[in-house]
Amino acid sequence: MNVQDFCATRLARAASTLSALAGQTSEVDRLRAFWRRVERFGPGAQVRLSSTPRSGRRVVVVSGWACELRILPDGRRQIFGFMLPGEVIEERCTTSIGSRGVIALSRLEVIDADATLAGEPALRQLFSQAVAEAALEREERLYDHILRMGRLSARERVVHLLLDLRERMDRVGLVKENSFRVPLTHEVFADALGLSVVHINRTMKQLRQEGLVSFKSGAVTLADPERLAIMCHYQSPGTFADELAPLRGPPADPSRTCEGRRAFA
Amino acid sequence: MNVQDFCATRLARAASTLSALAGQTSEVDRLRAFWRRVERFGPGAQVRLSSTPRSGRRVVVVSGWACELRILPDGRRQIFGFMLPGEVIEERCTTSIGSRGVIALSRLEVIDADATLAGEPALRQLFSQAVAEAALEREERLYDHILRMGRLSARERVVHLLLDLRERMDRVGLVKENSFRVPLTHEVFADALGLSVVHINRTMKQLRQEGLVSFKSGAVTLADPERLAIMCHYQSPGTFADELAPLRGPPADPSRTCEGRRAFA
DNA sequence: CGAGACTTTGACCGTAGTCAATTTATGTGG
DNA sequence: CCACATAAATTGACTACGGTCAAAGTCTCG
Repeated sequence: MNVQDFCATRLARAASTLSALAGQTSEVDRLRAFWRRVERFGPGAQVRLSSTPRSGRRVVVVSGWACELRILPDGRRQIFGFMLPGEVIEERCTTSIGSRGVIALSRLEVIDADATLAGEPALRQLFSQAVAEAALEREERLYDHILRMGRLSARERVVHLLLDLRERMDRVGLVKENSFRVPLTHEVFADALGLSVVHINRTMKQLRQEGLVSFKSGAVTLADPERLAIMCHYQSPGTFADELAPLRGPPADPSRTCEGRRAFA
Repeated sequence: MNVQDFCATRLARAASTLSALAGQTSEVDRLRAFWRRVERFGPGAQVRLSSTPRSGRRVVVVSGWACELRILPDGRRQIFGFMLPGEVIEERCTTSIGSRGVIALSRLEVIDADATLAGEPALRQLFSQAVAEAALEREERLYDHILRMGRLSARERVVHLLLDLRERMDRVGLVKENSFRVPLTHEVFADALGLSVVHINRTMKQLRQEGLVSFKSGAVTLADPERLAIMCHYQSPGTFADELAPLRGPPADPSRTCEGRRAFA
């Protein structure tokens, strides 16, 4: 597959991911004409989207991963989230309050879909709508991330994140036989999950030994996603919970760490 | 001050907080006419905004605090953020994916500003714009919260959160002589910061003994906010960082916990 | 083939969690 | 205004998850 096809395919995937375009392949096919305007970043490069501040550019990841992070003055680093192929990087993430930034984690290719679709108002509108949905998803992921760091153990955090990544890779067809590429070093995992590199290592070793997860040369295989999901309380974004059932009346088993169940009022 | 004035004042505060309405007091004064339609919730009550799903209601907190949280099936609980007087509760927060919910932490009064302003298109638009800004702020706070939980120690987390709350209370004139009411139990702090009740207690005791923070009957006093801010790397939302300076070239002292400084690419 | 980046491991430490009991508010009915 | 019931704050003793340090082993890629 040549670069052109590749990008077109990915933009198509992006589109079908972002909005519910799945059916409208005819539309999507037309994107193939617009594969130009790819921007590339090397691993570790900061992704800057605008020359002029507040231009509000947003861009679709065509290949590679990026992350959004912040670095404290003393060097501690926190990664807030990842941008995978088919997902959107908005300028807001790049330039916002509090010195956050977006950094490429691998070779990264992005397309300025707004510019690319300039002559195509219909597609462009579709895209805008897709971006809006993507923004909601991104926010949803921030909540998940808070939950991970606040209430999950190291094991659970790792598994929870891997399930999240798997799901997102799956959407764009990048999961094959339960296996997908993860261009993240242990250090990146550590900075994302609020753990130390060493402990990430130990945790993954354990998961590996238990046969729950296997890592070979940048690819991760999750043997039994369902079981893993239960084990770390992962809620697939597809799974809508039955309307807050567990909120008032304490529901279930007071087992795990950090003081099981309590009243509230 | 009677209830009517009180609500009007708060809505005014809300408005001036939410958008940059500060100057337009004439506009704001007109809100006094619309103090009705207050909804009340008792401590611990779940705040539901809609009878019909997807109605997209949003509501301004007039007095009291609420929080947004999620409860895991095993009883672990994570609080994602707080809603203070003058801030907005959107339905999205209430009803969204993944069984999140909003719960009142004290006696809570909210006003449906949309409905209240029904006959006032100008104000209503102002309000919508205010809500949009509020949403951005809320998202920004999610990032801060992730940072707290991922990279700050217990001490730092507590201080960081207190500074955040102080700032928000200050905006609506509820800070007097560095002191403000905080209707949160240690348990709530624990669930928000990903710590145990016991450790929250110990941490606060320590801060108290060091004279950094004092607690008396629900009111918190922060002796020296500036110093505290430095100590926990708190960035006031007012403080815009100079464009990501620290991102690539490692900036400063490799001191604190969790593996000081590293390269990245 | 060598340099630098990543991963892995062992030894040891410390922050934060757990359990359980006690003290101190808070609040309610009498 | 007091007694009691309940929720919240504290404290101590002990545990353990996860961090730190340092060294060795692997991988990659020029």
